[in-house]
Amino acid sequence: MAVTIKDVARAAGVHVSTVSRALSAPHLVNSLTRERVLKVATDLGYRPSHTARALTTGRTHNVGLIVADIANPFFPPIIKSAQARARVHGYHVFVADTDENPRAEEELIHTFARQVDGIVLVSPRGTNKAITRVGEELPVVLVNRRLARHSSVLMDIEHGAGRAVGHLGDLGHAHIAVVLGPRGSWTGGRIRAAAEATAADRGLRLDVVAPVPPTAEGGVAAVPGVLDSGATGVVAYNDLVAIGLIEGLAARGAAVPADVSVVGVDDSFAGRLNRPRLTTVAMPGAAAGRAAVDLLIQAIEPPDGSLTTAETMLGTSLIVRDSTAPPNRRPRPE
Amino acid sequence: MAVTIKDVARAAGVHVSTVSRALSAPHLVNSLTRERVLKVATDLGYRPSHTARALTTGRTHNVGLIVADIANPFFPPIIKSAQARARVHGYHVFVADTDENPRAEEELIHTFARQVDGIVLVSPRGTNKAITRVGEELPVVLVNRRLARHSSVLMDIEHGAGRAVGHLGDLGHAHIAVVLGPRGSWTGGRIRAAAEATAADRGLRLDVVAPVPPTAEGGVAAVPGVLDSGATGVVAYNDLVAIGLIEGLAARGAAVPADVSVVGVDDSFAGRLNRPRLTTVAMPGAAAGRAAVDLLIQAIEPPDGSLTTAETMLGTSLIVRDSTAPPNRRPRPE
DNA sequence: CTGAAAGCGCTAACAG
DNA sequence: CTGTTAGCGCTTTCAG
Repeated sequence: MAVTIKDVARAAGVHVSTVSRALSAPHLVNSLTRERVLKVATDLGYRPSHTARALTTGRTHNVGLIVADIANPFFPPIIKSAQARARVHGYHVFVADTDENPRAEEELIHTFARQVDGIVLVSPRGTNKAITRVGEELPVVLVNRRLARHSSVLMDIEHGAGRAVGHLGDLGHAHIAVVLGPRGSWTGGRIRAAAEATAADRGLRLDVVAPVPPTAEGGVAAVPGVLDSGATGVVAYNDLVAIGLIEGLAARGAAVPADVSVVGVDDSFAGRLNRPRLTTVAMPGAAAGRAAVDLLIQAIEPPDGSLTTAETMLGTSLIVRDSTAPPNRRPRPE
Repeated sequence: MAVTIKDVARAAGVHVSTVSRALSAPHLVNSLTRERVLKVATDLGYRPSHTARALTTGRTHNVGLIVADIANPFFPPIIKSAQARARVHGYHVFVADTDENPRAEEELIHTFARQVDGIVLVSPRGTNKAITRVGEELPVVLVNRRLARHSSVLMDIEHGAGRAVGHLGDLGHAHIAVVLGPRGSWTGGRIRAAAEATAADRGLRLDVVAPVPPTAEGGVAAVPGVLDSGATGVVAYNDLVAIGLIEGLAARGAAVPADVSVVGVDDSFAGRLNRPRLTTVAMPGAAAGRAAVDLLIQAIEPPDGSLTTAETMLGTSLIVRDSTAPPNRRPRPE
């Protein structure tokens, strides 16, 4: 086995508790003994057992990060920043993927529950009840979902989606469609609400095509609905859906942006690479990962015993690129 | 606190050790008592403490996964599959990102060391010595690097890179450049070796441009070197570098594939989305994640006490798309 | 087959 | 300021 606190104690000629203090409460120990202990510890290559410490203190210094799909480009920036941020707080991150499956989400939460100090749920698909239930056992921070008595990090998608519809309106589109992702997605609901509000405000016609999977395939699947609606401008659930949509539209003879304008959501690099380069609503993924971890750790280690739940709202913006243009005067193909 | 084994024991009218057995060694317990205990346990909502179990058994049932850059599209498929695979084995995965920094890698390995049963290192940048050192403390599986006394999962990049150079040669390119990523990258070395071998074999001239960061910016940075070399066909370290290269070449008036042909490596969806769509060497990321976890768990739980190190070699293939074409007869711009 | 007891490595009162 | 003494929740001998 590895070298333990006991070995250090023996080698330094002190009791284990002194070693423990020297390590985790330095001010409670004579500076000379402390230095001696510390030196012995490093000489021996002592590394504290995270596990033993967790057992006594009840703090694992681990957090769970649950996302829908690691391979969806929306998530990696969040994972990356969350993990980096956790590290500076002295925490490690378990990452798990639910494959867009609400049941997997619940199960995962439960396996995590006993071995983390808190959980970050990104774009959760689970029911409020399920989330509330874990919320009673340990701190949970939600990203892109609001729920009573829980901290959350929100991206101001309403603003972004409103801007997207406004942009389409400015271009001259009078009939707009929104393609929504999975049923029950909080973000989807926000996009829809904002789109409807802006459309009503400007006297634009708005149709909803939903639900489709939040993937490029989902975008392809939405093509008939979009074409049938007769809309000339589309706001898609995310960049992947937008990309699939553009591809599917092309296959049906409708060019983007000549015949139909498409706006994505995320500003993942997928959208930047796509041709036409995607007009999209930029979502602050990296900032969200950081903010979520900060909120979670604040909930785990309340600075002054206060158990407040906080909300961080992050801004979004519209990035206009090449997938949007004024509507075509000519009748649409087919 | 949560319900413990003690609570279950009391409620079931047996000793804690019996509960423990009923849970983790069912065959050692009378089937009637076992069922009673199990029922009480579920009724009480008992969940074993991962931490306590880890302390006694010395197994955390956690593994670490260290990658260079979570946001680099090469990694997410690996993370996703590794994490899923670990779960079916009853393990959880810590994911950490070194930001392409060898020192961060070493530090991370050390913080992980005491709280995981093993580590998967993907495309490690660290020194052999550093890796060997941890390898003495706990099982380490390497992805895309070979090191004595360690299991590893290799992608047959030699084959892929050879095919890439061969493809360029078939197209009629007589002068080829390879753009390599970070110094010390194992994969980079393999690409170079394979490219040199194939070039020699076919009597092609080969130049090396290196090192550059393994990012799109790195690709842009490689443009002068490529242009100076006079090569008409380029094999890039990865898709991101290829994409940056194409962009940078365009900015200097060299069109791809009209003036220069470019081959990427990875087959990330970045390459599929890029225009021109990237000709690339497909790297089996998902399969590698799975294989690495399998090898690691095999090392953690040797089936028969044998401490063998194994090697899994995964195939690669060349995917020809639109970024390669026969060389231009006209002199190159500038 | 089941109970008793020891102990994993560490922290946290409590004395002194 | 430092040593003693209990555990944290669980597994694992060792008896019976």
